[in-house]
Order: sequence, then C-alpha cells, then structure tokens
Amino acid sequence: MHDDLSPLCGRFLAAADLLGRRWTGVILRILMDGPRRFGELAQGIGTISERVLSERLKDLEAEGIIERHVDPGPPIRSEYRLTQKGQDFWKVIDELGKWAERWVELKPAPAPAQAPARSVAVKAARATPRKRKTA
Amino acid sequence: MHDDLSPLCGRFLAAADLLGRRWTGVILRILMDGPRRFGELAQGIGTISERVLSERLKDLEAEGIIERHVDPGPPIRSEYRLTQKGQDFWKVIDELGKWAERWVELKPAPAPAQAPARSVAVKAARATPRKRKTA
DNA sequence: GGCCATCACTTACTTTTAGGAAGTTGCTTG
DNA sequence: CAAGCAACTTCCTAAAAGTAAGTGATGGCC
Repeated sequence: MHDDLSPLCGRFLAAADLLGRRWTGVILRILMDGPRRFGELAQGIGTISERVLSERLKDLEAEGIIERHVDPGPPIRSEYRLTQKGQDFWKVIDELGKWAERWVELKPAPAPAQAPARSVAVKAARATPRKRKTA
Repeated sequence: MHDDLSPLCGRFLAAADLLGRRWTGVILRILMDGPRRFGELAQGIGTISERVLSERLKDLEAEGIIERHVDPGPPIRSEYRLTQKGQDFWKVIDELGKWAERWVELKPAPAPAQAPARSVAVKAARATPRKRKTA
C-alpha cells in the first residue's frame, strides 16, 4: 500500500475536522489567489450564505489560517488573506484540485456500461441542500 | 502567488463538497492503509456515530471512491476498500497529514486524568460537538 | 433449545450546523 | 434627506450529525 502516510493522530483529526466543514476548502482555494474581500468571496463562491461565510471566516481567523485587515479609508473595507499557515495549505488544495480534474465528471455519464467511475456529478455547483433525500 | 493551481471550477467544488462532509477525510485516511470492516472503521475513528459512518460509506460508494465487499463466510462480514479513484486520493490525504504535522498543535488536552488502560468500549466520552460555544 | 453476544446496520428522536432573507451600522452620493 | 453600498448580524427554518435503542443473521455455551 502506501508507505509514508502520516499516522492517524489528533493532528490529522483536527485538520480533517477543519476541512470537514462546508465551504472551508473553497474559501481557502479562492484566497490562494490573493487577498479577497467579504463580498468577493461571497460572489466567488456564489452559493454560500453570508451567515456561513462570516462564520467560516471567523473560524479560519481563530485558527490562525487567515487574517482580517480592515481598511478604514472611508469606504470601510475588510480584506482576508492567508497567513503562512494558510499559505502552506496550498498543496492540499492543489492536490484536491488535481484529483478533481482527473476524477470528477461534470456530466453524469448516462449509461456507462463498463465505465469505471460514476463520479460526483456537479451537484455542488448549486445551492444544493446537498442531497434531497426524503427518506 | 501560486502559479499552477487548478481553476476554481465545478469539479473543484464537487470535490470540496465531498471532503466538506464531516468524517470523510478520516475514513479515507484509514482506508489508505488497507481494507477495513465497518466495526474497524468505527473503532478507528472513535467518535463517529454508526449512523453517520453508514451514511458516509454509502456516499463514498455511490461516488465510486470505495467498494463494499460482503464476505458471507458464516460470520457475515463486510469490508470496504478504495477503488482506483479512491487510491488516487492518497496525495490529498498525505498533504493534509503533512500540513497537520507542521501546523496543528494538540492544545486542548482534556485528558480525564490518565486512565490506566481502560482502552476501548469507553463510550462515556461524548462525541465532540465540534464546539460548545455558549455565545 | 434457550440465552447471551457479535456484526453490521436501521430507526426514532434530539442537537447542531447550514441556508434564506431581512435588518443594522457607517459612510457616500444624488 | 432618501438611496445605496459593504460587511456583517439576527431571526427563523431546513438539513446534517449525534445518541441511543432496535433488528436480523449467525455462533457459542451449558
């Protein structure tokens, strides 16, 4: 199997828990391109609610992954940017992006008689309730 | 900044949405070490509820990331293992682990004294409510 | 054969988190 | 002074996760 995986310890659990909150990965991905303001993030993600964006930003700031800079030059604007800890996350985001490019199909193959993967049809692009199972 | 990040497209959103569900990363991390049974995963994670583990496993199977093999050899046992798509997720998990090693501090040591070796089956400890903010 | 135990899940019910949208604050523009 | 941003909050509802108890197919033991 794989030889040098980090052990499953508390550290990993904490990191997975962080990324396990909805939108965290996407926010980080956007900030990898440079500082962004609240509204830009909201627009960039498109389907996140402002309530949650605000919450996530606070979480990330509390973790020391991003920093908030308020520019009071009259039109008060705040800007979020990655700290070194956040910058360092880029490889995770990059690998996730590569995996997505390789494996995520944007269109659910109708009848893959022998196709290997069924793939995650881009349902994430909508403000999806993630799954609408009435069961 | 970083030069070759994959663009923020639907594929990335879908992948981030997948990892954005609690426990997904941890389950994948454990399966990277080889096939595991339901109970082993439950124990390995420790604080996941069986209800959610079952759900997550179904999700992952539906995405074609893991496969479920039922071994009916009398003591009926099921085993979960990664598909190629799942194996390929290795680098993401690995980078996440490395980042965690570098940046995550195990600060809140809520060690209830130092229990001798009560080890397993101690369900007494409630699963982390992720944050118990009274504010 | 009756009884308890294990494994792999379900079901029923509760708490936490996320989504939708309107409201707030501070300042600018018409 | 009404209107409009930007950046958040607040309120209320809808999903997701947590907790515990139950189910069904063995298998052991006495």
